[in-house]
Amino acid sequence: MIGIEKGVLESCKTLRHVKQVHAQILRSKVDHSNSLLLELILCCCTLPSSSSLHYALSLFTQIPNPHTRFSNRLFRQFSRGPTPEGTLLLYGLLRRKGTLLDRFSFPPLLKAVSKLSALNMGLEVHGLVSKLGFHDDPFIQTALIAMYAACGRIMDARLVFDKMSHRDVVTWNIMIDGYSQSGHYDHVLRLYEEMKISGMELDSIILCTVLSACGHAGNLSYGKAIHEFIKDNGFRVDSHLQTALVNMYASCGAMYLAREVYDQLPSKHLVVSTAMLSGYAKIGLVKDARFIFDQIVEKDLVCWSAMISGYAESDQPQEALELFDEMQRQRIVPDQITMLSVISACAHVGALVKARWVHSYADKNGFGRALPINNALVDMYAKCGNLVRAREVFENMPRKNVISWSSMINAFAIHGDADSAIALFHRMKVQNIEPNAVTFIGILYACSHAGLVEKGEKFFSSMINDHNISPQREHYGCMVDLYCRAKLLRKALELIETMPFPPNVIIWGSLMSACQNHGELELGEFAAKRLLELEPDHDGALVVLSNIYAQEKRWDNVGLVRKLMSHKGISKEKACSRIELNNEVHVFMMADRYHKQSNEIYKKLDEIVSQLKLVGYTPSSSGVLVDLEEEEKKEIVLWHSEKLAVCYGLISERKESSCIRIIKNLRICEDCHSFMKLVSKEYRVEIVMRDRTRFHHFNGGICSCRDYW
DNA sequence: GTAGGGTTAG
Repeated sequence: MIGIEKGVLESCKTLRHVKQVHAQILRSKVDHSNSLLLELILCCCTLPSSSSLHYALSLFTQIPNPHTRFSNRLFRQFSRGPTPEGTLLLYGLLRRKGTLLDRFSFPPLLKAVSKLSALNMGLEVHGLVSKLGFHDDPFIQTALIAMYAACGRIMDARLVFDKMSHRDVVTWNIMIDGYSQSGHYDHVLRLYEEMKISGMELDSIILCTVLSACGHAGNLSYGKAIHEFIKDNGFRVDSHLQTALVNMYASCGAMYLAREVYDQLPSKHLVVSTAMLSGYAKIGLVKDARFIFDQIVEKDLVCWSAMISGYAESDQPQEALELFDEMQRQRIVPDQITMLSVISACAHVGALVKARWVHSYADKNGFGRALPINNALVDMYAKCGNLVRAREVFENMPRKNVISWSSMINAFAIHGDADSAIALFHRMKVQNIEPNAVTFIGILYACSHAGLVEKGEKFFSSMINDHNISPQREHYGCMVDLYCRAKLLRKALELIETMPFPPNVIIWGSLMSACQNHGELELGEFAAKRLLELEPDHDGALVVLSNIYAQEKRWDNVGLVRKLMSHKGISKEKACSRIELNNEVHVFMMADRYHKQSNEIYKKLDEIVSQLKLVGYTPSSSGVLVDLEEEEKKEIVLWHSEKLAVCYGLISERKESSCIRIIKNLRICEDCHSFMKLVSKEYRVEIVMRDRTRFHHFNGGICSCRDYW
């Protein structure tokens, strides 16, 4: 053998190696069969780069009359390897040359199509299968089912499945898994039952598939039944099946049952621990999730991602971002799923500096063109208060879908720019993008926050009549809010009473705050009481109720509510404002003295108040509804956390022309709103403030919300 | 000469 050992080929790990061996073959000038070249090509298909792929194909074309058997081997090698597109390129090559394919060619070809979700190619191949009369071959039929399932065409998969005369347990599993992947969990169970009736023997793989579907569907009782079945029939439970059981219980939120199985495992391997971790995170027990996470010795990307999204989804975005930093330090490379969690965490935090960093990180690491990433970035910039950047990302997107348009419309909406939101909606329609239910939530929100009652009503009916979208509770919520903000409280109540959903906490809350703002005490009391029926410990409702009683001087009732609150340990959510300066986040609570520059901050506050009083500012305590003396109320209002934050912003060094960005957890009060407007004018500074529901841009004495919020 | 199926992040 010309001095080239077989082992040399197997040790070819790079294209360079392959080329060296190829040169050796050519140099040896030994009259040999193509067998060595064939081995070299096969070896080339296992390398991950596209240049190796093309090298393999170019070597292949040098073979004068390749045997179909060899092409089939190449098909298989490519379809199993890291560059399945090689299969399809080879297919094209052979078709152009008119080389015949046999029935052994199709399973690997279809596998490559599945891996690439290349539906059009799959359809073409299916056509060829029929033309060549291979449609009865069970190997090919099974591959076709897998192909259609992978391409999201579950009905077509089922058509092939139904036509089969012989199915084995693998065929059933592929079909059932296809239903599971496409979210048709009812079909999973139906087909599984059918399979049992047909007398097909079950194995542990099929049980894994069905358990996984139970987990996704949250079908605990069916999952339990399968667990019983496994025990009763003495099934051997391997590590996959253990994980599937733990995961099923964990996904259904039954952590005590998941724990039971988990605790019995002799070794807690990575995958099963990740399943436990996600289960805890999902029900909000993030600390338990973190405990498991910390015990995992060799962490992979999936478990890092699970923990990061666990934090992000449990309203602990700061922790999500910190963990992402830690992941960076450990040199774990994120994928798109991780990035989406991170971007969403950033949006929650609202930290613009971090947002910019995450964006450039995503760009640098090759996520910049992905549609879901760009959609998330639009949302992130909007929620971080930078509408300009949100728009920039949106306009530069190579492709946009309905989510992109909806995100941008919502971005304008939360920034109070209803005109732009509506204009964008029309642009979207011109481009033939059909709006969906989420799009309308953005549009209705925009109308509600801008006081556009008639327009809102028009959009609402157009949604139903022109777009055939039946309004969900959220849409009714927006409409109730629209009327509430416009002081049409009776109309709001009427809608609440006639809508086809029972009102929820959010809807009663909307009416309640509006009543408080507009001094409608009687209706406000009614709304607060309805809200408390649904959520007896709702801090906001109790506070409003006690304030309403205080305004009406019904002190006995005030006392009752207060007593109830202290008895149950309920207190009003403490107001807090964050300001981001020079890469640091500073947090202020009301009347906070913790900041190291506290003295200077309060000095600045005094200075600003005297300055603003000269231009007509009088602290207004109307928003402070506790039974204090008038003077005390005025003091309190001056110590609101956002005022402290803005003072800190003013005494700190900021880059020329950069604005002050503040994020507040509650709604901004009337007095702070006038204060911010005046500061923006007198101190020539732009202030962007995110409160509980929206943004206020203060500039030159005016707020973008036009004092309507 | 055949092959195809399983668990974890969203």
